[in-house]
Amino acid sequence: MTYSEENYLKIIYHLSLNQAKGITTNAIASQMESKPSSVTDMVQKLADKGLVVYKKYQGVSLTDEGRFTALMIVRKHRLWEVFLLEKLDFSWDEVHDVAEQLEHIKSDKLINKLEEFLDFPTEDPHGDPIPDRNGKIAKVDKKLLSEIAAGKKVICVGVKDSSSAFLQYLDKQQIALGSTIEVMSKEDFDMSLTLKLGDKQVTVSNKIAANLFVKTI
Amino acid sequence: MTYSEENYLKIIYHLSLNQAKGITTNAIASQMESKPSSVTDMVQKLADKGLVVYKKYQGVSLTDEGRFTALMIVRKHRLWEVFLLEKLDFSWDEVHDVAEQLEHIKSDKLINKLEEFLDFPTEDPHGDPIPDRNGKIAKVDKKLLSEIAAGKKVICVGVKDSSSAFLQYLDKQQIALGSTIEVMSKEDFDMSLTLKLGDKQVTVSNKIAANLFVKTI
DNA sequence: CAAATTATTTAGTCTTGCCTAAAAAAGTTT
DNA sequence: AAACTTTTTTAGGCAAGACTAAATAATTTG
Repeated sequence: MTYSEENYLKIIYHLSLNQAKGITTNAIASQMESKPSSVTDMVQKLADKGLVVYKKYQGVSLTDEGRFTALMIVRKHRLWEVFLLEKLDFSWDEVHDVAEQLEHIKSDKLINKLEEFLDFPTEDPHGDPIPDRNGKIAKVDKKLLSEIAAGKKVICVGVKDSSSAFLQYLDKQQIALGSTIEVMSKEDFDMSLTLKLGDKQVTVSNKIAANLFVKTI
Repeated sequence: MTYSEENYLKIIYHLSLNQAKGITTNAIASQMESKPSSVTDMVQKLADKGLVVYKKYQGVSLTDEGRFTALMIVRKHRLWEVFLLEKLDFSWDEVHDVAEQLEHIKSDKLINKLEEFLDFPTEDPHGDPIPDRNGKIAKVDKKLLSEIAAGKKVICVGVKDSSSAFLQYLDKQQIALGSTIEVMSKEDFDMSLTLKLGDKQVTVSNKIAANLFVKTI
């Protein structure tokens, strides 16, 4: 299992959480910051190895083996994040790049001992669940932003609509995965929401809110 | 700096310690478990980058920049070894393979925070000194046990061969870093040594003695 | 010192993982 | 449904890092 193959599996896993159907090569390419044609190549290799199911023009999905492999990478990533934050005093924004490297270290003993050293944490510092050594992972209850009551604080955990128009809109509003959003008020007339994003205040339509997954803090 | 380039620099550094002249492509190839022709290629690339000095048929030596880079890799390797042993309860024959991977993680902050977390250790579990963040490394005056005269008392400070076979042998004989060893007698015929270890008496072959570094008390 | 041997480099190939450009399929319009 | 647009795949190429086989330099030996 190469570094690159692991990254593909991880990205396919994450995309699968928000979109149960076949994951398109385009979606993978934009996450990988590479090109769809490169993805087609790799996805065929992963299919040959039995890690994904792939049919031309139909997108990709993980096999049980592929999902398990992906979960082990997620497990490593999140445990290292806990380590960096709790033991080495990293701040949140510094953690990701390093965990991204550490997740590829191959040693079952290492990761199991690390888990023990950290006292078997069940969530990473974002509140995302950490898979156990058998690949079991707690379900996160994510909701649509449109279902959140005024006054609540939530974290953005995904999108329902992954069109580039929508994603570009989110970029423009500086809403990203992990962003903290406070729902200031809800307009009864059109169900639009006024949000607090950092120190900015933004109003978004119900259509926007109905396509953004969040979890309560 | 790729994974592979880092490995070359590290190996050239280690070979340079025992052989001050140009390091041959052959010597590097056997350490890398690859072929001399592959080494020639890579060594030319490293020379182009100013990390080594290379003249055809004359072997290789590190530039200041190359040596510094190598020392930073050695630093990471040895700090991770300390972490694995002290915090994750690895035994000293298990640490090497994992440290071999961890030494390539790129983050100055990570390694400096790790050093602090470990309380600024000066030696790794094999008794080798840990370079500081400026590339300064302590000189150890260590001798091989095989060079010690009968009657002398010494302390174990490191190993030359760090294969797990050898390390496990040492564990079995209860020889560890810091162990006091008294050379009781030396057999002229095969140069084997009879040692006093605590209150035990053990006979070891010359091959064992020639792979154990000690310092005189 | 010349011949034989050994060490080292060069030349050409392979695999991995990526790319661009072109072709083909799918999806959308009119 | 034909024409157009978008998405996805195919084809062909490139760089890194390794390899084998052949050539060449260095070293050892008779």
